[in-house]
Amino acid sequence: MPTELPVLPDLRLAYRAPDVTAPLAAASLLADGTRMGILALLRGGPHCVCELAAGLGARENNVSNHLARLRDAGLVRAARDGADSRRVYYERDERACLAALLTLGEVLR
Amino acid sequence: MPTELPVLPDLRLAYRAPDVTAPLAAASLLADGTRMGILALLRGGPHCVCELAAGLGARENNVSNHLARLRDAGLVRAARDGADSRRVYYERDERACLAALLTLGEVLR
DNA sequence: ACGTTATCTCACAACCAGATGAGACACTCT
DNA sequence: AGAGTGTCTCATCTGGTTGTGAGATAACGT
Repeated sequence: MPTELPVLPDLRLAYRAPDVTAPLAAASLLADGTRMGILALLRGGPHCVCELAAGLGARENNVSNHLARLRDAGLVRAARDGADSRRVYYERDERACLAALLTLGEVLR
Repeated sequence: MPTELPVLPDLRLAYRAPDVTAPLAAASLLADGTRMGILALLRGGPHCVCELAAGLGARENNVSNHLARLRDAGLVRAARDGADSRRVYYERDERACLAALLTLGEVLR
């Protein structure tokens, strides 16, 4: 009688799909020109929404939307300006940005 | 007469949208579960398409498509097997993967 | 008080990237 | 030769994401 269950006879794979949810979330957040541009601009210090929008050539509500996603992910922080309380200045959370980079390093080595 | 061109009076931004094409391409490539899973699986050594597909629970033609994108980007290399010339074994290009990580580091520091 | 500015939120439309299925090709095995 | 395997390519469909517009809120300047 033949051997039973001859499924995938000599495939050198342990069926374990690696868990990449964390680095995938980081990459998905960065995989947008506006969001990456925001992070790049914020390397030069805090900026308000209208400054970022002007620098990127995008609309303010659009930038605000992307800032919300970055804020939810913890990569940026928001703080109202003392002088003009209408403006919201955003700054990078350097520790979170480094953590995202390290997470990506888990896959890219 | 009023001052001319009072555009964006005191916005501390030099209008320069930073060039993020390289890190954006890297992030876009990684922003997919199948592609990131492939890169993660290949950390354990070379694998053929069917092994990767089995490990990820994806169809082989789908995995082949994603491998083509990773190959075009230079992150993986393909080599036919000597024993069974139908199988194509893929392996990571560690130098290119490190370069991608460094490119992302330009934005995430 | 009024008009303006800065930001946010939400609903809708448009678009892009991924999944799918069919087909083609080359190779292996019997 | 014929059946089956492994991989690739391409066209089409679909789902999710982005951009957009309108509206709301709060604060500033006059």
